Amino acid sequence: MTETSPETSADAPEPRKRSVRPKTLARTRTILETAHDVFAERGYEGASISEIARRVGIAEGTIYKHFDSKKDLLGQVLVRYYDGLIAEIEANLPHITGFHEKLRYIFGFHLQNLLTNAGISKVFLREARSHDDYFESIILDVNRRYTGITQAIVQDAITRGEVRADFPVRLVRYLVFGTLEHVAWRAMSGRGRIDVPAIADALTDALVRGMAPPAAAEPDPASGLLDRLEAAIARIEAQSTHK
Amino acid sequence: MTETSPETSADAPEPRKRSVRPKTLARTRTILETAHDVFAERGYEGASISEIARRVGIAEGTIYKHFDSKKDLLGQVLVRYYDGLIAEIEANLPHITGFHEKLRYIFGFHLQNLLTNAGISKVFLREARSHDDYFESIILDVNRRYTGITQAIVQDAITRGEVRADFPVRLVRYLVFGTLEHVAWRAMSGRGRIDVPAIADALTDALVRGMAPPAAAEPDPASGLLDRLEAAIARIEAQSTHK
Amino acid sequence: MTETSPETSADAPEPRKRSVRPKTLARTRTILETAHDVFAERGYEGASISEIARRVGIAEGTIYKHFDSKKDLLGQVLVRYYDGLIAEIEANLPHITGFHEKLRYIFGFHLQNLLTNAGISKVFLREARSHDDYFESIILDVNRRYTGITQAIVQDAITRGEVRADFPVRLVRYLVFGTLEHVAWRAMSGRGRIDVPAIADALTDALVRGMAPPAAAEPDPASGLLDRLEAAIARIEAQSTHK
Amino acid sequence: MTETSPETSADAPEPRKRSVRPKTLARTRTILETAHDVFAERGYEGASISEIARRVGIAEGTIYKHFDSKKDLLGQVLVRYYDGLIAEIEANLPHITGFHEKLRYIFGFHLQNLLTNAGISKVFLREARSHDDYFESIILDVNRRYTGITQAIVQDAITRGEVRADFPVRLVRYLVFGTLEHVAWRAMSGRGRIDVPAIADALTDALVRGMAPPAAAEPDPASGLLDRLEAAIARIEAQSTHK
DNA sequence: AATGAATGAGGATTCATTCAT
DNA sequence: AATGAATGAATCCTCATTCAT
Repeated sequence: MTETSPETSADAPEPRKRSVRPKTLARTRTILETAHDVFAERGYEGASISEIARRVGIAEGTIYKHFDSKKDLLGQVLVRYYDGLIAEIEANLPHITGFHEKLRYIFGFHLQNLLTNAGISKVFLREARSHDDYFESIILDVNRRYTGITQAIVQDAITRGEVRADFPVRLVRYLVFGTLEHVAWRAMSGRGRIDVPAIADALTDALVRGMAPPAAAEPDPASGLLDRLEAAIARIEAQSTHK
Repeated sequence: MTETSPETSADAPEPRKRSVRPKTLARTRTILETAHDVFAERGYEGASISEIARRVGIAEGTIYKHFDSKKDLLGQVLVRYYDGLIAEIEANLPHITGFHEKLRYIFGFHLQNLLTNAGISKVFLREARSHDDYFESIILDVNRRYTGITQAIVQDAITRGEVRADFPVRLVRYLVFGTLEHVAWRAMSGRGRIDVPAIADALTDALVRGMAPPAAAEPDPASGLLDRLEAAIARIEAQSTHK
Repeated sequence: MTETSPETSADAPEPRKRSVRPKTLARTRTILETAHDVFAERGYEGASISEIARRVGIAEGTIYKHFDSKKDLLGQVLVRYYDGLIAEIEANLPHITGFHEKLRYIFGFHLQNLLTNAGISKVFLREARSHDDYFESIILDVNRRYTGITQAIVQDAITRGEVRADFPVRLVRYLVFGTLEHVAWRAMSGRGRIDVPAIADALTDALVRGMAPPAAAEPDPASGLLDRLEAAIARIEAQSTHK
Repeated sequence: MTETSPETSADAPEPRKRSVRPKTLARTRTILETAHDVFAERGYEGASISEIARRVGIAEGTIYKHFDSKKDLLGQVLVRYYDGLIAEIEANLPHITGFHEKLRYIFGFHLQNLLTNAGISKVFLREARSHDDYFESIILDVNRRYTGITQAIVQDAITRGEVRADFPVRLVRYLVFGTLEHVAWRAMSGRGRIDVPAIADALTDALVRGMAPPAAAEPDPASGLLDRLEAAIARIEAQSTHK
């Protein structure tokens, strides 16, 4: 695979046909992996079943023994990809303690994936705006599960008093993922670079403080917050300069 | 037209030939309007020249007397649509007084358009990610003009001391339109409803506070969240550009 | 015109329509001249009526007031062009005395035209092999008239005893024009150069001697002929080297 | 097939895919034969894939499983046709003894093919002047192989002393095939008849004499015409190449 | 005579999908 | 389960030609 797909073997690709024999399963997975690469390289329209079949080394018709259609294939590639991401997050999150650290991990992980797996991410982002109900619903669903983790973290922080109770949890999704998508877009097309840890740090920092309950506020909220932000930026600038 | 396209008749569609005879002009406009609808219904790829011609009641070839290509046609549909939006905004804005109110109007107007004209907006959003040079440049241009109004409002507020002088005006694009896009996304596909006035209010509030000069900052630590985020992104962005 | 078309104004373009008013005639000629250029630049298929009309500065429909069709237009361009060539030859030939000199003039003139007017000549050569009866017959006719002059010169030389009586006159056409066409082809496409006077000299020399009656042969036919040929080649080489 | 295509079944049409199953092969050949006919009847531009498919009785898309494009299809038709001609020549030539007789056979064979297979020959001749890189290279290649046989015959005659050693072998192409093309031209379009044996005899005679060693030259001054022409052209050509 | 808007047939090519073997 | 040959619909664009004004 051209892109680094984290933890791709962790999840079980749902078998489409009655016979769930290991051999069939392996073939299904191979197709899925190859399709992932081709979709990432060429986009949905640009990818062709024949190329996927050729790369796997099977006949075109065989793909239709494993998947219903090209759309189904992309759908499963996407589900599988995000299942992998979610699985990795869920495997790592328990070992991370603290609200701030958890959020920091999510941001860094998401932004890094957007860049490392720019190809499939672009397909995801583009097809999300398609006029096709199937794609829209599947992507909406995947997205909900993916961003749901973040919302859960925030929700949990609220119950523990680390975030003020009236914070509109759903906004996290719009603010963070929407902004990240826009910020990352240029870099995803190979134009410009992004310092992932620096941005993740800065965003986490700002967001955590922004969500903090009033009681936890420091005496001079403006100055302290600004200090930390400045420190974060200073770090970013230092890193950027060295590259 | 299936979608409510605000103020579509106000602007003059650029004539293709030197002869700007009224009859030709009318035909050009009819094609533009019909193409708008078809693109909105089916998306760019899904729309076919033959369907547009059929709906107008002319031959396919005739369309090519008025437009250079399918891409040119969508380009002009988009330009014309956003010209209409801009014209409407510019007609109403003078009658609205106050920085807060002007911003509130923009947000409400944009979000409402995203929902009311979801079809053509999705085409716009999708093709903005198409990596076609032509679309990219035309969309960039339209986008710049459209978001320019908001930037001008902010700029004006800066000169009047209502917004702190160091606010990075260019960020308006990422913050406002990026966030609104995400907020509207689900509803644009007919899934779920959105309380436009409420969201517009909330966003305006947050942004106005975030942009307010330090002196006017409230003790609430959450208030500075947005502008700090912006500042962080602004610095990051500046670095990316220099590379 | 991009190509130098010798004596283009000498002939009368046959009027297609009833009214033969001077103004119409002038317009017809302008169209013919412009069409000549466009065909020469783009070939028959590549030329479009609209471009011709645009260059003339008239409407497309107007061309059809003067010509029946695109084929008719090319046909008349070709006829007119070769009429011009023939007229020029016939105007100059009387002033040239001697069989050898006349032939030399023809060769030089033809080869020069092939190169100077490579564009229209290529159209002529290519369309001569078309699957279209109209073009084939018109080109055949033009060709016959054009090469007929050469045959007449040879025929005349026969009656005056300068060429042996049993020389197959028709061969002149195949040998000379066929060979010239092949030799010139590469240069006509801008690949390689040709020393027109040198080739014309050599060909004339060789042909005249080859056609001479046995009685006129020199004592040692091989040596004398070879001498002259060598001399011709020497001249060619001298010229080529200097360029 | 409408035209007599000599020995068309002798060669193996290059398979497009690695699997060279007999059935596929047969289908490929059928398409090739049908395409040959259609191209011969209508020319390259005039032929349509849909007509070829219809005549074969298959879908248009199927043709693209066997050939890359229309150009590829004509290319292979041409290669296959000339492969057939070459195979037939090479099968018969060994049974013919004597330089004069071999040459006579080539001339008669080529001229006869030009007339019998006028359709495909015209396509060949026309596309050779099309300035399409693909056609130019494939035709150049086919031409080289085809004319190579004649050159080999001459070369062999040189080693046996039947042709003078300094005869520029490459000229065979211009002299023989160029002249034959012109000779056959009118008859190829169904206008006029040609006495193939007579012309073949005359040309063979002239060429054999022209190429004969000096010692064997007759006193007739006309006899040396051809080889002197050739010599002149050869020198000129050599100069052109050096530039 | 001139216009020029409109025509509409025409064609190469792609590719997801099917089905007989 | 696998094959892979065959399908055939679907589409953008060009341009010579017409005809109402």
